[in-house]
This record gives sequence, C-alpha cells and structure tokens, in this order.
Amino acid sequence: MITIYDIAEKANVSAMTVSRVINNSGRISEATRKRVRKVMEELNYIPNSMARGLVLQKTKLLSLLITDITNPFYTTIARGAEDTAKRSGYKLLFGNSDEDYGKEKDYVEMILSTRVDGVLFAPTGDASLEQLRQLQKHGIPFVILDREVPGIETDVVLGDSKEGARKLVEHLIGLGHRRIALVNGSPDVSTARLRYTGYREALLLGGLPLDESLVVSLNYRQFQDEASLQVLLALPSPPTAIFAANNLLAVGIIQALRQKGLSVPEDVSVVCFDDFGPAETVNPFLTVASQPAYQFGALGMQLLIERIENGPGSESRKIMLPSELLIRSSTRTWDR
Amino acid sequence: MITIYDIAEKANVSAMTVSRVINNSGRISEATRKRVRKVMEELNYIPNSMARGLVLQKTKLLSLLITDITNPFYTTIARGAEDTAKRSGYKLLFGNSDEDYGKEKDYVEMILSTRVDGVLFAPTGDASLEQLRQLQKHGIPFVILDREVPGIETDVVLGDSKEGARKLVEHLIGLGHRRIALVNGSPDVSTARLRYTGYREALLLGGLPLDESLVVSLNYRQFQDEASLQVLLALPSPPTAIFAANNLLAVGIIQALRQKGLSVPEDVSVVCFDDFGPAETVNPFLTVASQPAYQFGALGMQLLIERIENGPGSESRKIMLPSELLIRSSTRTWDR
DNA sequence: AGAGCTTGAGTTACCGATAACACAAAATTA
DNA sequence: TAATTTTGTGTTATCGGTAACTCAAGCTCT
Repeated sequence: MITIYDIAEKANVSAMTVSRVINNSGRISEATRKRVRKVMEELNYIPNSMARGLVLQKTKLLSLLITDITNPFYTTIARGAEDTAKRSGYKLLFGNSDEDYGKEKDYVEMILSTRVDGVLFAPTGDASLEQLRQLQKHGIPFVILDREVPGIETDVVLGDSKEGARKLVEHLIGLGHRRIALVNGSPDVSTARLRYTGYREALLLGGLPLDESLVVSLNYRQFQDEASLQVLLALPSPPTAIFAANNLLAVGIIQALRQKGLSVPEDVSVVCFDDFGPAETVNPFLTVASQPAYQFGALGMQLLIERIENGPGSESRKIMLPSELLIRSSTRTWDR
Repeated sequence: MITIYDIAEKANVSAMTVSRVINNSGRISEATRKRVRKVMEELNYIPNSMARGLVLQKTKLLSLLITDITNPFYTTIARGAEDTAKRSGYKLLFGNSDEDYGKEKDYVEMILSTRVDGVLFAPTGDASLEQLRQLQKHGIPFVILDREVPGIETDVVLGDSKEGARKLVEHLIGLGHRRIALVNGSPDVSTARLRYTGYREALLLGGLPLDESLVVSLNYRQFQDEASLQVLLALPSPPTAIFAANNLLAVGIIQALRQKGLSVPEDVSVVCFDDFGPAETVNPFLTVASQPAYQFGALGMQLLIERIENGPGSESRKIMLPSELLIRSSTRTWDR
C-alpha cells in the first residue's frame, strides 16, 4: 500500500510536506507542491482514512440506519439523505436493521467502532432507546427519523401519523363502511400508537363504536401471521374495510384475502400508510396516506449536519410532515 | 473516548493484556480475564476499528455498490448480500451510484480510503473498468454483479439477458405482434447489448425483419426522454408492442404512453426485465422477465468471501442465472 | 549592517490498537 | 535439587497520518 512516506521519499521531501500538500495547509512553495502532486498521481496514492481518522478524531462519514431496505418508503428516504449529505461533503454508510432489534444493536456497535461523525436513525421501536443511549454515551450526534422514541432528546423528523390515519379512516367511513379493522404495527412503535389514536378519533368523529376485536397488532416488517386475519374474518360480523398501518402489511393482507377467495375492493376495502415506488404509479391500486419520504431523508440529514457542525448543546427540534391521501382503487362504497 | 489504556489502568494490567482479553489471544489467567471484562463493561468500552484496522491491515468490512437504491431489483440483491455477509462475520457498507459514473468514482475512492476487505460491485457500465482497475491496483478483491465489464478478470454473477430478452420478445410475437420496439439501456452496458442480441434473435427466429428505427437507447436509471418515445410513435408504422430493457424504463414508457392517450395493453403491449417489489404482487400488471435478485446478492457475496479468504490467485468463475417469464396483463394479442 | 520577520521546510510525539519479543514466577521433569 | 518448560504478563515498535514545535535561509526595515 502506498503511504505518504513513499510519496515523501520519491519526491525528496518529508512526510509532513506531503501531508500539507494533501490538505492544502501550511506554506508550501509552488515547486514542491507540484512535484509532490506529480508523485502522488504516479503512485496512485489514496489517503488512508483510518490513519487520518485516528489522529483527527473525525471521519466525515455519516451513517443512515433504516429498518427495511426493500421498502420503497425507506429507500426514498435514503436517496434524500444521500443527496443532502453529499452536498456537505459527507459520505454515507447505509445500514439496514430489518425491523430487528438484534440487527439494530449490531449495527450500532459497528457505527460506534467505526467512529462515524453522526447517525440518521430510523428506530425499530421504543426499545431502540438503549441504542440511542449508547450513541449518546459515546458522544455521537444523531437525528431520529420516522418514529419517536420516548426518553430521548434530539432532533426528530416525523410524519403526522394521527392525522394520516384519521384521513384514511374518514375516507372509509365516507364510503359507507361501518366495520373497519385496523391491522397495526407493534404497540412498541410510536407510529403504530398514533395510527391507532387517529383510527379511534376518526371512528369517534364518525359516530362509530370502537370495537377492540377489530384491532390487531403485528409487525411492520411483514405480514406472516395469517392467523390474525383469520380471526378478523371469523368474527360474527367481519370487517368490510381494513386499514393496514403500513404498505407491507397491506400487501400481505391483500394476498391473504385473495387466498381466501375474497377480492379487493369488492368484498373488502383496504387502505394503508406509505406509498409504493414506481410500480404503483404504473398501475395505481392501493388507496394510501403517502408520506414525503424524500423530505424525511433530506431534512433529517440537514438537521444532523447542523447538529454536528454546531457542536453539542443545541436545543431539539421536532419536524412533523403531513401526509397526503391518495384515493385509488382498493376502496369502494359499501351499502349492503 | 474509552481506550484500552483506560481499561488497563482501572484493571491494573497492561494495555496488551486488555487487547488479549478482547481478542481471546495469548494466555490469560481466568482471574484477570474476569477483572478486565468487568471493567470493560463498566466503562462501556467499544474497540476503535480504525486503530485496529490500521495495524491489522484488514477491517472485516465489505462494501456493496449498487446502481439504484430505489430499484427493487437492487434492494433485493442487497438483502441477499447482507444476509450472506452477516453469516460470515462481515459487516456491509452499502453504496449507491445512481447509475452515475461520477458518483461511482467517488464511492470507489471512499472504499479505497476506508480500506474495506472486498467489494461487491454492480458497475454502471463498461466505463467502470477504470474503477475496477483502481481496485485491482490497490489489491482489493471484488466480485462483479449483474453486468459484465470487458477487460476484467474476476468472479461475475449475471442474469441470462439474452435468453430473457428472447423469451419476452417471443411471447410478444406469439401474441401476434409484428412491430416490436426495444427501448434499451445504454450500449455501454453489457446487459443492454445482450438484451438487444436476444431481441434480434427472437425476431429472426420469428421470421420478422429487424427494423433499427424501432430500437432506442436510453439510460436504465430513468425514462426522462419522452422525445424518443415520440419518435417511435411518429413512425409511419408505429410499434404495437414495446420491450423495455428494465423495469424503470417500462414505468416511464407506460406513463408517457398514457399521457398521449394510449393505453396498455389495449393500444400497446409492454414487457420488461426485472420484477417490482411487493407492490407488483398485489396488483400484478407488467409482464416481465424476472431475475432471481436475492440469489444474485447471496451468490455474489459468497464468491467474494471465498475470494478474500482463499487469497489471490483463484481462477475466475462466471455464474449465469436464468430469468423467469411472468406473463401478466400488460400484454395482449394483436390481430389488427 | 544588524535586528526582526517571513517563508518553506523538517522533527517529534501521538491517535488506539496489536505483533513480536522479553522475562519472572510457577510447574514439571530429570 | 537443578534444569527445563509452561504460564501469565509487560515492553517496545509499528500501522499511516497530522498537530505543534523548531529552525535555517532569505527579506525587510531602520
């Protein structure tokens, strides 16, 4: 591996002079600067960021941790975060926790040992508190994305889950549905709690009773639990509409419904949070509350960079972004 | 920041002893081991991977570079690669080149300066050769994914583009289409060339003439260039079917067609390479040649790890995975 | 012309970890 | 019991960079 010492020797200067050329620091005569530059090119020199990070105690590396890399919502966040980081001269490491607390923990350990300058963190749930405390203990700035974690003070970028949920459920009520089920994420996740609240409020406003037997809590990551759907459908008076707390749950639900010979929206209407990627624009089907994912990433990253560059002690900001109701064809009127 | 020296002092041993405890190397009495462990816990110690990497000259870090993080094909690859890396005790850094040669170059520079142990590389095109040479020059093992790069000897995991293209076009011919357009990626990309070859072969086998005015070359990343579609549609005898070389191109094409008041598949049939994510399973629409993306990632990662651990000098392997024709509703018979 | 300042370098120490070597004390062997 | 081996631990040098200090030579100024 080529080091500054190799360059130094070949250019007949000291290592320090090479370092100065690399960093444009100190005073160097134009002649030596040129000479050193030429040798660097010739030898194809690339600085060792470990050595540099070790002495400088910073890396110009940021980390983005998302909970599901196959979910378009999060990949769009990634795009926003990356564009913004790049603009400020930071490189970005992506991490994927797969909604798995264990993987999240592993990833945080890697972050810590890599000594990144900051983390944009989409938590798996309230239990992520421990990870965030860990970051705090080690003095690494972070900004939280998408889900609030009680007990932590820092910048947060959130969607308005309650409002979005209310819009979705009101839409269903407006179509004449009276039995609306909620297939929710885990109550350990703030968005799931708020979506439940929004659901309840909408029912209340619509003069409908809250029937807890219509509410199921699963995991955002995937809908593996067909049994829970079975429970809903086996009810004496089964739901005519289902509000899925996120896009992947909706996918699972629709597939399970079809396996049971029910079709959407003829037999059951389905709505959910978060849009799909390009696929959905081609053949729009699901009625969703779409959140501005790119903005999540871009704003979050901006807050993070400010937080890093202004040093500690800045007060916490909380940004809440609205979601947009996109009515498509997975919902229809119910008048039976 | 807590270092082994802090631990050493508090545990009344030398730094070296702490290092031995961390790495389970050398001989340590059970008593000191326990004492050191306890202090490490108390002080919440996390090893500094930069310092360690500097002396060990390896990082247990691998890098995955994909060309589009919002394309489900690549995120599924990421999932496969990550699962496999994890199983061998490697951490994975994701990078996203956005089909942009400049970003790819930046990313390779970061990789080089981070001194990762290996790279799983989905090239943007033939020009990536320079990047790969760079990796080679610095002795970093890599495996190429999805697209061949002429001039480089290493392991490659590819889809069978020619065969897939032929299946898609044969399907269209079978439906009665005679004027089939190809909206391709850049000829700088191996898959685009092979898909063109497959297209040509299918036409030949089907007894249809090859009309170069029906072939357009764009960029895989996105379909911004509506003018090219305009050219196709303005032909004296416009195409009745379009073969898009990848999923994102297909999305753009369909949107553009609709804006012109044409519907799919009534007026034009559309097929493409690569499936969409979960969204497509809910409301299947596009007829595609689906590639086993998870396998791409998993196999590629496996080859990479073998390559790293067996040292240099192993001969190059080339794995070609078949694609599967999924006939859905974006295609229909043509008998006018 | 001598004092003081600039300029363009070089020296040394250190960041946090580990390899290689060294060595006293304890255990084993002859 | 003396010689040898094993065990447990410490010392020193090093990885590739950079900060802080040093210093000779050339300039500027009175």
